[in-house]
Amino acid sequence: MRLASIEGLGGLTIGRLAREVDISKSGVFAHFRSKERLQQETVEAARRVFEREVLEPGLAAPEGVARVASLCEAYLSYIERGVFPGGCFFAHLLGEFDARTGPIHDEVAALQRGWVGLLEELITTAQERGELDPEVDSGQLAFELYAPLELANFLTTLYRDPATLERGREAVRASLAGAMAPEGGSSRAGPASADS
Amino acid sequence: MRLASIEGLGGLTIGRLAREVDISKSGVFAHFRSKERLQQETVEAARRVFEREVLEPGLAAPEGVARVASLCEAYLSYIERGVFPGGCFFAHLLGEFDARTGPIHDEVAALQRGWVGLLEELITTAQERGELDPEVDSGQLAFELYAPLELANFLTTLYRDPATLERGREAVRASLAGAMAPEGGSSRAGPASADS
DNA sequence: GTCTAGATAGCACGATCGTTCTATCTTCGT
DNA sequence: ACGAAGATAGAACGATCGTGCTATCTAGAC
Repeated sequence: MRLASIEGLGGLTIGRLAREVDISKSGVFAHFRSKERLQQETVEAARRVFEREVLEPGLAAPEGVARVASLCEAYLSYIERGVFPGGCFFAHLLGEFDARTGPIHDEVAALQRGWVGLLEELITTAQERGELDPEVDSGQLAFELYAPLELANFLTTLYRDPATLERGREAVRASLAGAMAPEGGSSRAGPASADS
Repeated sequence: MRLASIEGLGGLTIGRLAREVDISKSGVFAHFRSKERLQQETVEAARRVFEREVLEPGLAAPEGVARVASLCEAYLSYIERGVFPGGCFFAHLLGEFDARTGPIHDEVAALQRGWVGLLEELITTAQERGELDPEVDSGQLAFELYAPLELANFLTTLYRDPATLERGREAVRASLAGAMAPEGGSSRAGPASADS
């Protein structure tokens, strides 16, 4: 995972991995029985890390807008902590396989849909609780929250400077602030109370 | 360029390129005298395409907020038109080399700084003309405009569905609308006229 | 007409790739 | 004690990689 997060899945070679962990090529090869399986299992392992390091802490916040903000912050923190030395493993995957065809492309697409879908779902819940403006398009807001996370990851990794993460934090804050429900009360608002 | 925009610069191999254009490996090799030069010249050629397809039309709009919006739209249009079959060449480069070291990483970092710097510069000009709120951080706004462009590129390429581009367009619209100068007049406003 | 520069081809080299086959050696169940 | 299962090593294969060397062919300069 560490190797692939820097060099990409294509750079994760059986020989290279063998050299890295200092055993023979055959020793590595025997564990995964093809390069494709090595790639698949690496992606799967990274998925579990992402779950533990981002989804689990991010979803621990109380339901509603707090949970949306918490998930975004969990992602930024995961970049900041350097969980993978090459930045977000899946952002790397996205760049490497977005334009190709094959099972890995499809897997990446499914993972991306899941991530955006989760954001959208949390936003809808926050709208149903009256915390976020029900007029805003939840898919659009999910996109606008995801975008600064992704860019913050790339620029932080590229510049080797975590200062860009603050840009991401501020962008998330601004997008959420702009989507807050118009009335101040925290209890459930009536469905037809919005003007224009 | 077409090959590298899909497979990445690492997939742009002398042998592969020779097969693609149907001449011998030596025939390709003689033009560039090393793989590194092939990579450098490909990046340089893509930079010229980007200039012609994005910067030139984007900067044709009149100075001010119109030019900021125009540059963003020029980028989205460049994705939409499929100038490169694998989406934005430089977004691909960003994902491939952000975590590595070496001359290509440095080149990518310089190109990214130039792009963000251009956005920031146009924003500052729009602020000086009184069209954008001078209170907003121009670097922050540049980040918030760039982020949806980048994500729209990746998701459009990944899903093979240009519908995501509309998410990007809407996000750019919203960010610019949120940064418009508070007073309605188009002429230069006094420096101390803003009420917090 | 001759000469030179450039484009292309063909071949060979050492390195690395994924993969297979055949040992060893350890570990553990019975 | 024995045997099965798994981890590792080593050698070899064909393919591809980047690169060098040596032709051949063509286009233009003089």
